[in-house]
Amino acid sequence: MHDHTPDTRPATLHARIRAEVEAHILSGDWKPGHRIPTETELMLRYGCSRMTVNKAMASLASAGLISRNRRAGTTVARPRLHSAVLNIPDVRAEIEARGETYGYRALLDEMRPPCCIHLGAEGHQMGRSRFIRSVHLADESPILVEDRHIFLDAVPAAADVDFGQEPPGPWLLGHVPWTEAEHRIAAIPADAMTARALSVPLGTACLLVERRTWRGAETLTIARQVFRGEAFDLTARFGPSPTGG
Amino acid sequence: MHDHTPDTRPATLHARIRAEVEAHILSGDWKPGHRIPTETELMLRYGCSRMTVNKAMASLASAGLISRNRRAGTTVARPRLHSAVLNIPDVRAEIEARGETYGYRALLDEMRPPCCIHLGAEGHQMGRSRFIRSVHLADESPILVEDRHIFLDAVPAAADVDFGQEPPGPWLLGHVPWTEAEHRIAAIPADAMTARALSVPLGTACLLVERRTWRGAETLTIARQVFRGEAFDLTARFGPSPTGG
DNA sequence: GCCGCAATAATATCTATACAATAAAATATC
DNA sequence: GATATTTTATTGTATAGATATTATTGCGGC
Repeated sequence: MHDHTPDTRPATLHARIRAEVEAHILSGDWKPGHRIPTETELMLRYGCSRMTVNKAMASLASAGLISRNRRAGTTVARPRLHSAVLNIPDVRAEIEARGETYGYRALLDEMRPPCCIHLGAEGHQMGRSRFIRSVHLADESPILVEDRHIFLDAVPAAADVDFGQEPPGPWLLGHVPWTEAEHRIAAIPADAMTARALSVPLGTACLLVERRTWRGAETLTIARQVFRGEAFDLTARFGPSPTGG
Repeated sequence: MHDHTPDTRPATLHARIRAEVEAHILSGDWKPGHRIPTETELMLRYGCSRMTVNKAMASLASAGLISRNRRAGTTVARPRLHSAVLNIPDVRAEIEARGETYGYRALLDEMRPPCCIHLGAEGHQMGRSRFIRSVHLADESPILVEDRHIFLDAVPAAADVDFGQEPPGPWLLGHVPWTEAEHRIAAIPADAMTARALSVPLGTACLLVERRTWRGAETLTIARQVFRGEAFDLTARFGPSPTGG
């Protein structure tokens, strides 16, 4: 009789070794600080070469599950820093996934001379920028108002794009390589402009996402997105090994 | 004459190969879809073995920067999914980092029979739990009110801990291994209980973080944290290769 | 006891090679 | 021309070594 149990075990040897060590750790069997068998021991146990064991362990180390030191050996890592992979999805995809029709409307689109941008409590001196204020709609009702600065010194191509039809976010993601970004997430009451743009009463709780993107030391763009509070939330789902090795 | 330029290049060969390919991608020199030299070509160019090149490329692939296919070769990956590593720091550390004194006060601590927990819009049938409502304070002023359920079937040790002094979050992180978690982040107006606990007017914009943690299929704990809107925000800072390979 | 030095145990990297898996391209067949 | 088959280019996995690096351990001398 055939064995129809779905074979969930990894197909390759190094993946299997990795999975088995990982299982010991996640089950609590091997607690933080626990000394893991040396590469030589595992090599003998699995009857494979040391390189294969090394590949498995290197992957666990890069996932932060174990900590490796020459001579001192390998131990289960101390509780890892509490971090999540936050998916900030394409607003359009998110809306369409809910079966609603996506809409986009640009409210303002202007060139701004070098000026001081306010971000949080601080002001920053920045170069010439294109400023676009837009609303994203789900079934004709506003979900999100976005203020975006694109710095033309860093992204000259953005000067010629028609952001009347296409939102700047996806265009930037698709055309401009970046090296670093920072998000700030907070809850704010709707101010007059926001309340009008989102058709909500003044003071309504809204979710603010401020995003700043760099290439090297150069700021590419700053986006300030205000979501209608009850209409949107961000979710982050994550396991102990974000990359999977 | 000695060369005192700080050698920032990676010390090992595979790290150097990785860094150089990565630089081509991040600089925009090699755009998405660009065909990257084959392992054999790189092996000749760097005068090393194919395994060394392979290690570099495998690391870039696992970071999502390139996409590899047998026979078809390696190409620069399409704009990666827009995800960030969100650090949801220790509330205590965060408060103390701002130079304020941290305080914790438990408001409620009771055993709950198996019941239906409401999370978002849905209800979930869950086992016996310990329920703790607490407030975290910065300089005596409330910052965060937390409702936490700990499911004793999954975490029996939690029955005997004194959560009157020690907040449940850090205890759980330090004692209970988990495999998966999910966050939901939203902005909500303060309801009556929250307004009282946080000493803010009814309807004040607050940041809600709902966190659910599993080990395997078993729910370990559910936390519902409401932050005083203007007092706290989450930040996420990230680059293109979260793990660094 | 304290310092320096050698021995040692562990990981880290690298090489050269072999074979497997896969998907594209080329070729043969109808 | 359409379909099946073979070839081939490319990555994926694994092996068995070699050498480098590094933190610990133990020892000798003072």
